[in-house]
Amino acid sequence: MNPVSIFKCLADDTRLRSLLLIASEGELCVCELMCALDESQPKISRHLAQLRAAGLLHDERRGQWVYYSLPTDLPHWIHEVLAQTLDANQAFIQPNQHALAGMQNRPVGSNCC
Amino acid sequence: MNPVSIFKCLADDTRLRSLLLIASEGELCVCELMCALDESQPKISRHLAQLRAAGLLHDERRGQWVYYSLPTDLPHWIHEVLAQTLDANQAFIQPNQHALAGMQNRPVGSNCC
DNA sequence: ATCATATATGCGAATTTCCATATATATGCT
DNA sequence: AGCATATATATGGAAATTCGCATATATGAT
Repeated sequence: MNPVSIFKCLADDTRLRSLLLIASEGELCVCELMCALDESQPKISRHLAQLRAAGLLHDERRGQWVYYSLPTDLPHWIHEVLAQTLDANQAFIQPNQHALAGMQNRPVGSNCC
Repeated sequence: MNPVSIFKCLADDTRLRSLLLIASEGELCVCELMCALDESQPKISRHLAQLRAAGLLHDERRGQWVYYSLPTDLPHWIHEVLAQTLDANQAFIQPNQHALAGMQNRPVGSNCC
């Protein structure tokens, strides 16, 4: 898990937005990310698979949905990098956060009672 | 200066090692980086040019040598990312730091009186 | 002026990355 | 079993990245 491979994961628009959204929301499923990023299902899924393979995401199936979240054992420095990036780039992900907030038929479990 | 383009800069072995070494040493010239990374001159120079174009490095010619350092106006979050990465990945750049320390005919100016 | 050293850049080839489309798998419902 | 929804993967091709080599530029010394 060398730093270059980590940064390669962050060096793509779809992957960085997905990671930052997940970091900010706690966990998200594929269909929520599709809506938040307005991207195709295979595209989202493949990038998430890449992040999971690199150890940057944890996946958990709950019924029909697969939820992605940051692994609890994510190295501290990576967590810090994500937090700093999120903090300093609000304008970058705000549109995606808004699209997510306005999503219809959002599966329950994440942020519902 | 969006975060994806910043991470693209960090997502290459030569560029990341150069940046971390410069962050740790203060400033370095091209020939010092050639020695520290054991890479060709055009390769080093091209990557440094890319980092400069992205605003991640400042260059200053002093005589025959061109010294590269972090810009004083580097955004805080980027500085933090570099610091965290450097801190948590000692084993990654240690070989390069050692090669640099053992360099013969090192130009004066950086770390000499 | 000539030469040596240090650095930058032009260019084509090789490699890597990314995407769109099609298809496969898994779960839940009737 | 059959169907709908959610997710994953295979494949071929387009686009971007990287590299090696040659060459150009800049400085300093003789």
